[in-house]
Amino acid sequence: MNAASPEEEVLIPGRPMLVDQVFEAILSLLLDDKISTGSPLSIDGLAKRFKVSSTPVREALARLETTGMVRREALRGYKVAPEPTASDIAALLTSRQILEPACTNIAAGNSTDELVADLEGFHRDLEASRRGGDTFAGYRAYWKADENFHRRIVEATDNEFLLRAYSAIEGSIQRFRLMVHNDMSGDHTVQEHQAIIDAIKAGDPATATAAMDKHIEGIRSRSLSLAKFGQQA
Amino acid sequence: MNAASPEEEVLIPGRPMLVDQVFEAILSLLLDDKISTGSPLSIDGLAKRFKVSSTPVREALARLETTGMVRREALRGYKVAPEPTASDIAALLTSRQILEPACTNIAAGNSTDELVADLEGFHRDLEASRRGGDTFAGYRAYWKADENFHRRIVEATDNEFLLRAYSAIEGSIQRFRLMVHNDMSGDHTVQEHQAIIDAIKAGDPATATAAMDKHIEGIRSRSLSLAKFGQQA
DNA sequence: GCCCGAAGATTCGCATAGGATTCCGAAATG
DNA sequence: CATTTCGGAATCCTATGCGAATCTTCGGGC
Repeated sequence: MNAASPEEEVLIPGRPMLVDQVFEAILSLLLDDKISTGSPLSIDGLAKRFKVSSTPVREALARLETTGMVRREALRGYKVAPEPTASDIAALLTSRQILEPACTNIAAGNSTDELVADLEGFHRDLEASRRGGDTFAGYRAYWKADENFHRRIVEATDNEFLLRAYSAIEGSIQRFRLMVHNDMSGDHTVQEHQAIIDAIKAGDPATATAAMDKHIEGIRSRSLSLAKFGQQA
Repeated sequence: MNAASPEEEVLIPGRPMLVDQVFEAILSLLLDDKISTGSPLSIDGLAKRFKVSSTPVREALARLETTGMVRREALRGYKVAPEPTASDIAALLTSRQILEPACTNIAAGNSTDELVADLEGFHRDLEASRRGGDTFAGYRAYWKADENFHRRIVEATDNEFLLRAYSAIEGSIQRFRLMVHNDMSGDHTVQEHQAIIDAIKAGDPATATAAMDKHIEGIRSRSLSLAKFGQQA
């Protein structure tokens, strides 16, 4: 039946271990804003909610802790990270402005047809979700497209460490998307993403870098103009 | 006795939970190179070694996984991350060259007496360990001083996200220090660190940034000149 | 009326136990 | 002799149980 070489028979590289499923499940709860900021994440409560024991829940939370999305207090349990302040937003955008333009620079140098195709695909998703109306599903698709776009550029650097550094703050980026609740009506994002794609497509690192820098600067000004956050601590 | 406000009475923020101790213990094993690259990290084995059960070991390994120092394969256990290739070294230095000069720029803008004092302290540690001879303890002190120096600068940005991004690659930086095994005889590091301190002390971000950039470029050239690694995969 | 203190309930932290899966080596077959 | 198959050992993954710390509630004292 299955001929071929023996090493190709192993086709289940990572079966869905319970701990991985729990990790994804809790991640979805956080990213979809199902749990309000600061509220406690009871280990036993999550275990009962997912119909598993506490062991995989503990392990999943230990991983999530390093993403900054949950915090652990010894003997007191885990909590969802608190509401970000205005200075948190500013700090996050500063870190993005250091990382992402530099990654875009490298990615534009590594530009391939596949990269451009992927980015254009995410860009179409973004536009489509914008027209999808104001449903929650629409918002989710919008965030997901934006997240995919930015992550794909970092992946295109083909640099494990840049990806690791970006991943370390990606969860916070996503959480802040929820707060800022960028009204999708203004299509700044679409225009700015398009400029980035054009420069990458042209294999022009300098222009691509500038475009990403301008994009994040745009996010900063739009976020702070909303100023719906408590002032910095 | 202890008057003051009631909320100041909580003075034991994080007691040494077993999982934290195990985490530190495994981290020490890895950073001191007690375990060779690629070798398996048995959960039960570590549990017996530290005289604890598997539960805290699992949790500690889950945290370590996000640092890139250990890797997990479902149902097959954890392994020490494999030997880095020359291209890995290059990629790591690229990521450092993106992050650290930018952090130095911010840190120089935030320059305080305390920061300068800390950096000078670590600098003295570095010089002292250099004179300590070629013992393993001497190497360890050297690495530790170097690590403290670089981390302190990132902390001085007062930006949680930059610190998080840097922490995500810090383990790899430390592991690569072990491989490169920088002969401490050449005092390039001492000179370059001194230049960084001087610029920060003067509150001169531009010069500080350039000094850090030059430092990492120096690490790159010295590392690659050794070329004791297998060529890139 | 307000603050303090103690008993019960809740939750965390860790140890232990029992499937389930993988790995390793020996025997059997072509 | 090479390849496959099979059985035991080792390991991982998950569930459960128990002691310890924390939080909550309720009653007493100033």
